[in-house]
Amino acid sequence: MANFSPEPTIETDVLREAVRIDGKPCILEARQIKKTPATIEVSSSSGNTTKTRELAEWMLFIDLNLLPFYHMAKGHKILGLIAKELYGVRALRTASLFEMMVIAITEQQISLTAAYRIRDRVVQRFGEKIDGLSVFPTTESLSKASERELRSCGLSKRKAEYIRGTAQQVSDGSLDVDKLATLSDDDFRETLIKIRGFGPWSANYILVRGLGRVDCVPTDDLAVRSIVGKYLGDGKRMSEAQVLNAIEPFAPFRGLAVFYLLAHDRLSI
DNA sequence: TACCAGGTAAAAA
DNA sequence: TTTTTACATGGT
Repeated sequence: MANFSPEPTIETDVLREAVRIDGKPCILEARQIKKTPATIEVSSSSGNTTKTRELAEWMLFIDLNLLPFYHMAKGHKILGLIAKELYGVRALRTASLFEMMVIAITEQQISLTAAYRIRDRVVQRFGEKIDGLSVFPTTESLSKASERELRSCGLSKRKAEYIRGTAQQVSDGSLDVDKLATLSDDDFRETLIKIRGFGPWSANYILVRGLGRVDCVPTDDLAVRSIVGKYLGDGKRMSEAQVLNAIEPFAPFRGLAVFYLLAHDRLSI
């Protein structure tokens, strides 16, 4: 299965990424050797094999049981075929919630290709390098970044403020991301939206991509509205209400279902 | 060249 | 309260 560079969060059975374990940058390598239930082989340059495995299993979403999703998909003409074709594919998650929050901010409004370039510059500039790769920057390094430095990576003035503000809140303890990650979908949305820089789109995007909440969908997302229209509608981009209606049969796996549509679309070009 | 792209906060009405 | 606007980069 392909890994789509520079976006590492699409379906893959191999992962190689610079991560931080016990505060120390290291290279994490993982390979999936069985699809359902998922089994992986893991190694890292960190000495901590337990934490290495925990992190790899989190990022590769190993605890997700795909079988109930496939059982549901079988009853649907289009999704059933796609699920069969992409059997075993699972969405990857970022190493941390903070990382996903920063990614969400960078991806607001602009095209993904533009967002990837900007993110890459931020990671190159503020993340520690190891073996040719860069670890995602720490909250401390981004909290200390000047607005000018962040803007020089291509971020707007607003986005620079959002990222720095978020990093500062996490860094000084006023925002507890570990606690945030344990909240229910609804409580997470309610809490996150109070933080400057995060709206409804970001809340749902982070839930499904960063935390693996498989029923969450940013229904106001342009790409989601287009892909659902393409596969489940008349080919044209849907309204948010039309998307909600069209994906209703996929509950409680609506987010995973939309992920499969997006993944199928990319793979079939 | 102009416009759109996986939004959001703040200004204006 | 609701509507409109500014914003950054990259592709077409």
